[in-house]
Parts: sequence; C-alpha cells; structure tokens
Amino acid sequence: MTTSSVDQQIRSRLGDAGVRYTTGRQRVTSALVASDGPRSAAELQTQLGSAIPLSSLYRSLAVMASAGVLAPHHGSQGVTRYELAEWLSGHHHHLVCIDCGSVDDIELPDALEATLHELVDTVADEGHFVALGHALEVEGRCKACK
Amino acid sequence: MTTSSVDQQIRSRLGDAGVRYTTGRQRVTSALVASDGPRSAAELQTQLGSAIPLSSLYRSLAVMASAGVLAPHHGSQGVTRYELAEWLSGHHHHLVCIDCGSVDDIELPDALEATLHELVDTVADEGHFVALGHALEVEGRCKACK
DNA sequence: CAAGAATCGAGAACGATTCTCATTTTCAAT
DNA sequence: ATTGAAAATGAGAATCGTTCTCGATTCTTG
Ligand SMILES: [Mn+2]
Ligand SMILES: [Mn+2]
Ligand SMILES: [Zn+2]
Ligand SMILES: [Zn+2]
Repeated sequence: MTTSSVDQQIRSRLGDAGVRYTTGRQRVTSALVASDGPRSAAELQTQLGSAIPLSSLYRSLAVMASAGVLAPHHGSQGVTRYELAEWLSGHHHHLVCIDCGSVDDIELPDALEATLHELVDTVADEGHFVALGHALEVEGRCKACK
Repeated sequence: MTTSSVDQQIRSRLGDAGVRYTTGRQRVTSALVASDGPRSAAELQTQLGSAIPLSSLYRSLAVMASAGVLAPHHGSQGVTRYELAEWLSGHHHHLVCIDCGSVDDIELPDALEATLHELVDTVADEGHFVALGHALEVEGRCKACK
C-alpha cells in the first residue's frame, strides 16, 4: 500500500468532511502506513521525531477518526491506538501480546475470512441483531516477549 | 451458574495465590456473576450501592485479575471492565455496542466455536506463533441504542 | 491584500486509575 | 483467648493518558 494512493483517498474524504489535510495530518498518515499495527499518540510522537506537539497530535487523531479515516483500538493502561480505517487498509485482524500489549496486524486467508463472516452473520441472526463489523483478536506473545 | 459454586472455586484459587477472599471481594464476585457482561469499577460501585470505596474496589479488581480470577476488557474512554475469567464463566464472546460502548456476552453454538478454534489455530500456525486465546467482538448496536 | 475559517501549540484541566500510609482486620502460633 | 505478623482497608494524594482553552498562526477565498 503506497502512501500516495492512501493520501489521495484521505485528502478526498477529509475534504468532504470540511476538514483540512495539513502537513501534520499527512505525517500521521505516513507514520501509520509504515506501521504494522495501531499506534498510540505517544508512539507516533516518537516515530515522528517529536515533530508534532502532543496536543496537536491528539487533536489530529480525533479529527481523522471522526471523519472515518482512522479507527481507534483500546488497549491496556487506558491507551488508545489508531490505525487506518479498513476501507483504506483492507479488512484484517490483530495479534495482541498478552505481556506487553503490543498489537500486530494479521490478515486471514480469504477462505478463513469467508468462514468467519458466515459465522458472525449466523450469530447475529440468532441473537436478533445486525452485525455491523467484527474484530478477531488472537492472543499470544510478540517476538519481543517470547 | 450459581454464586456459591463459583465462590468455592475462587476461594480455592485465591488461597493458592496466598490472597484472602474477603467480603468485599465476595461482593465483587456476586455482582459479576449477576452481570451479563464485563463491568467497570464505577459500574460495580453503583451496582453494589456504594458499599465499597473506589480505591478498595480497584485494588480488589487488580488482585483478583492477577490471580487469574478476573479478566480485564479495555473499552472506550480508557475504561477497563472486568468479568469472571473463562475457566469460571465458560468461554464466550462479546457484542460491543458501537454507540455507547456497552458489552454483552454472547455464546457461540458449539459447531461455530469449533470452527472458530480451527480457524485461529490455522492462522497461528501460518504466522508461526502460539495462540493462547482468542476474542471475537461482534460490533453492533445494543437494545438501548437501536 | 483583507476577513473569516480552520488549525496550531502551550499549558491548564479532567478523569480513570494507582499509590501512600495510617488504621483495621484476619490468621496462626502460643 | 492473647498476641504478633501479614494482609487488607479507606481516605486522600499522585499519576498519566487524554481533552479543553484560548491566543497566535496559517489557509482559503474574494
Ligand atoms: Mn490493524
Ligand atoms: Mn464476557
Ligand atoms: Zn509483547
Ligand atoms: Zn449501546
């Protein structure tokens, strides 16, 4: 996934939302495109070399999330990590480290994803609600904690 | 699931951990047994009629979680909700309301759960890690928000 | 070049959670 | 039953991720 194609889609979506795609927000995008999992404000600040003040970073993340460009992931210690929304990154799931809380993306083979989709729909039908999405978290240990 | 049988198992497990099963902790247990999803410290305090100070409640939750009796669930707004560990409550999954963040337990029919297990094991094998657990969150709207 | 809108940045404020420490309760040994 | 050690309690302070405030700055558009 190249930064530039994602950039175009984000620029367009933010434009529709009446929100500017400033250089700070573009930096957030490229940091997230380069990541293999969701990132917190603090992690992004490190990754970006302190180029953006925390208060601005938090605001950009909030703005981009409410425009549907980023998706939040709530982890341990009250830390929220953001990633590109699935319409930008593609649908995928997460491997969460039970020791340090880090999160890595995992993509299911198409056959398995299809199975999972059916499964979720069946569960929703039986529970008389509409499944608007699903998230499978596989719990294990990351390389650093193994 | 009766409170008393769970109580016995918890008493035993806490005993092994060298931790006392005080009346405050027993109240936490009965509140969680009566719940249909994970509960935060604040929610438990309300549910328990302010019978336990928040600082004690937080400590009991932490102690019981690190003894493996409770499991934390990290939700929006930095709120952590706890539920009985799966060896006490049985393995199950969650329906998370995308509007208010409330969480309800859902149990998969055995056939679906078996399918999901296989699926997770396959993914883990392919990613060269060990799946120690899994959590499926189905996203939808709760009755209150529908 | 304005003027208005949106954004920025520094610091204050907030809120969930954790920590501190003096007091109280529990448990085991006598 | 008494006692001393260990564990738990409770009130309040402290912490830390996050959000808010507001004056300064940057965009956009005519
Ligand atoms: Mn992801
Ligand atoms: Mn549950
Ligand atoms: Zn780890
Ligand atoms: Zn709801």
